[in-house]
Parts: sequence; C-alpha cells; structure tokens
Amino acid sequence: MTTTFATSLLAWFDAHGRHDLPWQASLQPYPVWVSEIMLQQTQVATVIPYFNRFMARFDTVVDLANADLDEVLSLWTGLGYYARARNLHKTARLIRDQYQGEFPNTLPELNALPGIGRSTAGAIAAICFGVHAPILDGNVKRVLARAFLIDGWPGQGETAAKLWAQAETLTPTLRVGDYTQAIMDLGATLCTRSQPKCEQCPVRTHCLAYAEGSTDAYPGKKPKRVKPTRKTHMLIVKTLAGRFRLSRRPEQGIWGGLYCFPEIEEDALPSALDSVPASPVRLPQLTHSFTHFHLIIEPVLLVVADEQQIPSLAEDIWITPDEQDRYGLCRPAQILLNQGH
DNA sequence: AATTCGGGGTG
DNA sequence: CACCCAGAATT
Repeated sequence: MTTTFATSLLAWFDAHGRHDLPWQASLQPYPVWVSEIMLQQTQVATVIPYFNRFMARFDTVVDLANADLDEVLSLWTGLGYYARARNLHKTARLIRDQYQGEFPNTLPELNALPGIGRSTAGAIAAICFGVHAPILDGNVKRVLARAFLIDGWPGQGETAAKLWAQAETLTPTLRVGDYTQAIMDLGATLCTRSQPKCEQCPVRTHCLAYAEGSTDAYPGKKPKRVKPTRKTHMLIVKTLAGRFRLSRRPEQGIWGGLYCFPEIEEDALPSALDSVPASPVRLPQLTHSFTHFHLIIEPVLLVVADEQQIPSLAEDIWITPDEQDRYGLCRPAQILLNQGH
C-alpha cells in the first residue's frame, strides 16, 4: 500500500465527509460533549433536533450546571437512556465546582466524569484537544471488524480487546480530531451494516473483508440465546350444552390469576384421561411464545353430558364462548375457545 | 463478563 | 418482527 489507512480516510473526509452537523460548527468541548452523550446508541438524525433545542436553552456548561435536573430531563424526553441526562447534569456541576467551568483536557480526567466512558473520552480528547486517543463506537467496530477480519461479537471481551488494539494502532498523531470524525462518518455513510457502498470506500484497498467478499459476516452478531421449547397439554372439557370448564391459575407464574384450560403434563395425561367418562379427542397443537421460551400446547377435547360428570374445584368456572369477555382469559384459552370445538 | 437502559430506524 | 444504533454503569 502506498498510502496509510488514516491518510486515505482523511482525504475522503475532506472531500466527501459531513462537515455541517450542528456540533461541528465549533470544536469547543461543551457542544462536542453534549453531542457525544446524545449520540450514544442514538442515530444522528434523531439527535439533531434534541441537540439544537438543548444548546438553545443552555449556552454554556455553567448554564447547564445552574439549571434544575427536571428541566434537563424535560429536554431529554423521547431520547431514551435517561441516565445520560442525569450524568450530563452531574458532570456539568462537577466541571463548574471542581474545574472552574473549564473542561479537563486529559483522557483519564475525562474518563472519570459521569457518563463519559473510554470511547467518549477518546472522542472529546481527540476532537477538542488533539490528544492521540482512539475511539470505539458502533461505527468504528464495524469498519475495523471488516477491514481486519476481526470475528466474534464485539460485546464479548476478547473481541472488544482486539478492536481496541486495532483502533489504537490506526489512530494517527496528525489530524487526530479529523480522523476521529472521519472514521465515524465512514461507518455511518458508507460502511453501513447492510449494503455497504464499498465502491465508494476510500479504504477498500485496506479492507480484507472487501477482498474476500465477506463484509456481511462482520461484525459478528450477538449470539441469540435459543429459547427453550416446552410442551404441555390443555384439557378442554365441554358439556353437551356447549359450556366449557376453565380454571383460575395461581397468582405466581405465567398467566398469573388468569383463567385457562387446566394444564396436564405429558406423564400425567393417561391417568387423567383414564378416570373420565368420555373419549378424548386430540386437537391440532398450537404454539405460544414468551420472551424466554416457546410453549407447544396440545389440546385434548373431552365432551361430557353435564358438569357433574367431572370433579371440579372451587375456583373453576363453566362458561359459553360468548361469556369470555367477563373474565380474564389467557391467550391460548381465548384461541381455543374461539375455534368452535 | 453479562445485563440493563429506551426510543427509533430499517430490512 | 429482529436487529442495531456516535456506550456506560451496574451486578
């Protein structure tokens, strides 16, 4: 390679990068800091109106420090991650009271402030003070994972360590602030998660994933925990008159306090059906998904002459389908009741 | 080292 | 709907 990664990137940034974002008007620490906090896990287009309102209300870090937390939070409403706003206010007061209203200009001091972690400290240090410090946000993770084939999920410690090391290696001493904005810009506009615009990329000659056509595989995805699948039976007892038996579930556990067809475990099914004066009919199974597992329900229909033929508990109810709105029914009970069996 | 915090954009 | 976004603090 005749040019370095940073040199190629900076040339592209000068010609094609974004230079007109609201927080780029000056390189003062106060607006850069506010923007960096707002941009944590939040996209640029979402942040812009919030940033403009915020800066219009609080001119300086001391103005922010003198404001009530409630007002700060009110300007944050809708942006999410409200701990960011609390930490922003806390840090403003720290800077007013312990730094005479002037931001510290070293990496450790910035990193020690509430809401400023390693990456945000690096960004402020580099952009505002020209400190040779790397950053590692979502954009940089994606660019570096692709360019250097760093596999694994960035949320995992080992993968993150490799990414930080590569970020450190690439960060230049010259124009470190521009480089910092440039690599984020690259990730946001060209090296996007899906359908990256590699043909326009200034560092594609440095990109190993581009060379082997594997950009889609990087960065590694968060391992999605496989939801376990449980199986159960539900006993649907129906009288000739068309009334169904529902049982009230215990307060604890899923569908707490709601009415449902009683559940029977696989093992207990034969004996449960044995003592019943009717022939069971297996109905088509249905699945219900929770946040942490899937439930496969195999309904068993039992038609009896009248309610006396089945032992009943005090909390059981007998209803016709058109009466279901009077009670709190779990979702599968609603579905089964409306299938018209 | 893994979870939590949140609203919004996107395929 | 699942996944991700200019991450940091907490457990």
